[in-house]
Amino acid sequence: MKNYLMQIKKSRLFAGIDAQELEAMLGCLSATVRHFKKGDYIIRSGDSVSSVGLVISGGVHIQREDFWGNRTILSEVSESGLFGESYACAPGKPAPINAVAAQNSTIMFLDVRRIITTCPSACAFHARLIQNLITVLAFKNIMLTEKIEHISQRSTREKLLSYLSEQAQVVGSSSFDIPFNRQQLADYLCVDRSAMSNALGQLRDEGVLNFNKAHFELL
Amino acid sequence: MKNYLMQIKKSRLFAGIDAQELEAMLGCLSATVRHFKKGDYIIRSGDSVSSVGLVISGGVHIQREDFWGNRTILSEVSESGLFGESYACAPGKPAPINAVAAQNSTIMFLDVRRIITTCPSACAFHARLIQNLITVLAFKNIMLTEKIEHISQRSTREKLLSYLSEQAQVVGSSSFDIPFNRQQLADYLCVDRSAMSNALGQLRDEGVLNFNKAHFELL
DNA sequence: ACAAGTATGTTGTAAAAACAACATGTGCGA
DNA sequence: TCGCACATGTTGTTTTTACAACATACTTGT
Repeated sequence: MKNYLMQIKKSRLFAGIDAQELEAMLGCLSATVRHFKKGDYIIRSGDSVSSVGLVISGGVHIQREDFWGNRTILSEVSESGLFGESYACAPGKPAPINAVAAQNSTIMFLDVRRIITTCPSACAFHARLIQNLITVLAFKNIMLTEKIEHISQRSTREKLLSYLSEQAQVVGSSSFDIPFNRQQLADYLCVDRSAMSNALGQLRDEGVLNFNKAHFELL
Repeated sequence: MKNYLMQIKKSRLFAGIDAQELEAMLGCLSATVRHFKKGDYIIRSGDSVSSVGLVISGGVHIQREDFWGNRTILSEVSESGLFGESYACAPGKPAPINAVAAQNSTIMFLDVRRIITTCPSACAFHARLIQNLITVLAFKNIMLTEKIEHISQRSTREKLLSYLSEQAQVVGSSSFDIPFNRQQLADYLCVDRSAMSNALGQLRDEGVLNFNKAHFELL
């Protein structure tokens, strides 16, 4: 376990917990580590998940298979990333997704019941751990809600305005940079890149906004 | 506070906690109750929220105001419902939304720090409370993720198939009922009702599925 | 059984998006 | 500086959607 402390420490789940404490906690949480070969299934659709996965090395693809067997990659989890936390924290809800090792990977599993149930004995940092878990879930929640707000809009134009308006509000200025290039923005908003480019040009022509590369200004 | 126990007990946050314990806990959590007139702001965009709101009576609209001042209602919270939990659990993230009393309302506020920080003294049920909070966040997370999967699809047809395929999988059968009427389904999938009706008819003609009212069968 | 209201399906039209193919621009390394 | 790779913008065509208006169930209350 010692070898993995570096990666574990970087995880948001263990934020604010110092290295010494960390090692003790991992024992207390009865963390287990397993290795997976590229292509191995870590979680199978239908599994009842009770553990959070933490990627120590390698990477994981979260994928879904629909009724007709078509697979889609929903997200990619890289080093120090978490996966399965929602299902592990939602008792009685079998995971509807597969987690597959995208490369040879080392994964640490933490039983959520161990995290939630405070050991009344030691673990000064246990409260912090619970707090971190809650924070992780809450932030994810916020991100998802925001995305839904944007892609709920009917037209590309409205999706853009929804996204850009929100970005302006978070930085508190009508002038800001976005963390996406055009293709990434189009993917995020679930629209066609060229159609989006069109909509952007149109908005500029109408004097609603200005932009240059990743820099935008609302007018 | 006693008068409100009925509504409070129904909240998912207090699931599995018996009535006697409940009253003691509310004191320990220093729950506060406030009344709002219809139209009053409960949370204002930009506020740093540290409390979860629990609707004891009345109802709350969660609304957003964009850069140009256009308001949209994002969700409605009714009796025994929670709101603000994501922002209360995400430290340092000011709420980007307004919570407005939709009617004259009575709201109980619970400081999340009090919930998260286990009182080492009493409160046998405190662990359960924390667990409930985590469960609430996790389930919401799952719901949001599922919705994003569906509305990420480019065409109405694909959105329908994504949704229906998932429903079939959760019940484990190709034959199932959905909890929406057509208009509600269209709203959920963020598409036009009549266009959706068309797509459904087309899918039936192609022999992909059958339906009758809210009953569907995938083929 | 009837009427009124609601839900669902259908059709035609105008607007918008997806798609493809290409033009221009920008940055980077040889 | 040149050329290459990649990002962005542009254009035209096809497909899809939104919208509106209407037809046909189906429900509910009287």
